[in-house]
Amino acid sequence: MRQPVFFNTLGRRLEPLEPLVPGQVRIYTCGPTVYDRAHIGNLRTFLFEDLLNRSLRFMGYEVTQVMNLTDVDDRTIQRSQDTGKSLDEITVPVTEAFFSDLDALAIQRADHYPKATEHIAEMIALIERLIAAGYAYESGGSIFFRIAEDDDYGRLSGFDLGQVRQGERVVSDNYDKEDVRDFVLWKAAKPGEPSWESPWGAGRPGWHIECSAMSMKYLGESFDIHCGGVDNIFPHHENEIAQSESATGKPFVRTWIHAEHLIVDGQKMSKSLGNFYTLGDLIEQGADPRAIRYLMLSVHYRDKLNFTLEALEAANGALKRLDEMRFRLAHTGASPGESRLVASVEKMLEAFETALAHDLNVSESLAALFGLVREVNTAIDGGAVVEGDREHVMTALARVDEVLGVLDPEAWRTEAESEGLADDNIDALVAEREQARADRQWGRADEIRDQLQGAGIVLEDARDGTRWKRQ
RNA sequence: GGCGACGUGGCCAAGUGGUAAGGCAAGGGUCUGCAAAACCCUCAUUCGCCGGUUCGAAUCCGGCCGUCGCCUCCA
Repeated sequence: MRQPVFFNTLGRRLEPLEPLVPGQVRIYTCGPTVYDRAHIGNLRTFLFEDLLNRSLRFMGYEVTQVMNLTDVDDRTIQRSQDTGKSLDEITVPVTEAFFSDLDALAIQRADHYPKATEHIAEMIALIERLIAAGYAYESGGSIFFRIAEDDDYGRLSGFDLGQVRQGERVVSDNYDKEDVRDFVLWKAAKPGEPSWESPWGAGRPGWHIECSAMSMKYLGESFDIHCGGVDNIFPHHENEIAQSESATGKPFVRTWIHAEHLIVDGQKMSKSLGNFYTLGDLIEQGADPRAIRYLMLSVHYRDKLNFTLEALEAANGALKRLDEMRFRLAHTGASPGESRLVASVEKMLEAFETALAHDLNVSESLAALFGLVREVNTAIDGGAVVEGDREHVMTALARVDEVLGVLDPEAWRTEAESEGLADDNIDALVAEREQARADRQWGRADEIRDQLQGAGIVLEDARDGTRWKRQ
């Protein structure tokens, strides 16, 4: 089993993965706040996590992934009050849309999607442990974490809170805290807000405690990897560490991996700039989700991803090249003889995995793949494809697609695209045109070609006959 | 003010000490009844700038310039 290295935010360096249980990796990934549809920036992070899971499985690890659904927070409550809808009326449809976005991008499902509102008891229990140990205190019905008690607070983000500028957001926080740096674990209910009963009266959990409680419930008090967007490093993940380790006295997470943000046309995505997109927006504008997946996968997760129309076009072009190779290989004849491709395929697989194991260097994995594409193409042109080569290459493509999830065009074909002429009819027309060409009936041949083109069928007249493809 | 990231060909993007992967675009060629599609080839003496270390640096160190992120509930 390959031992990958990842960039651990805690320590800021590459480290080999050493799962607490050999061969098994437990991962917690911060999920969406389901008050509104996910934007493509959110999806980039989820796609990175999909890549991480798939890569680990590719290398032979057993992966357990948990992703929380934050279904109560300030924004959700605000939305509820603005619209007069209940929390559920807001979060249920958004959650459905979230899963449909995951499906559209071929993101594999996590093992658990715990909802905050269904784990209030676990959160209360964790808060009680913190109070009992002196790490938390009650004030006005709310509970706060006492940062002064946590001597290694700040080691993930590198922030020394004594040096941190005390911004307006802190000052304007109206809760009565011992220390402005303290963060809230439990919020006393305000009139009209949704609330749950607790030993301290009605209230609701703070955001940070949610992730600590749910990750521990499903993955244990110590686990291997915790992911999220870079913006979560401080304060969210810093606070998770503080709460969790103060409560359990054990190391919380061994490896923290954070995904950089996506920007659009060189600028931070924001509604005021008009460059704020959901997946649905892009699909409406004609973007292919398959190309979106390819594009987001092809840029390293720790680099900012500049999402542009041009980049999406390049992704389309790259996919086309891959499709063509597969298409040509499927239609080429094989002759008996010694295969030259077997060694190339093995080399590609080896390079592909090595690159992934090095902090998910997909660019390099893809380079290995394209190296094989050229060799296969050259073999096809030279008539050097032998028996068994096709299966060998196809098997290897299926293998790397366990990670990439973009190589099989059939898997991405929508119903609309599958409609139209049936394959048999197309085959018959192509055969008729072949006959017309043999008879030098150019008029009839071109007529058929135009007819098929009108139906979205492209013909390729190659040396060993005509082949066709859709679109 | 504090902490951090990044700057490689027209665009995107690998490469963290040994002499610049890959994709898109572009140019040339091949195939073809004509086309189309496709394939093949070519395409950075150079890695923001200036110094330094080294036999050797895009890679390490120092400085400068530029872009960007976080700094209490934004993936």
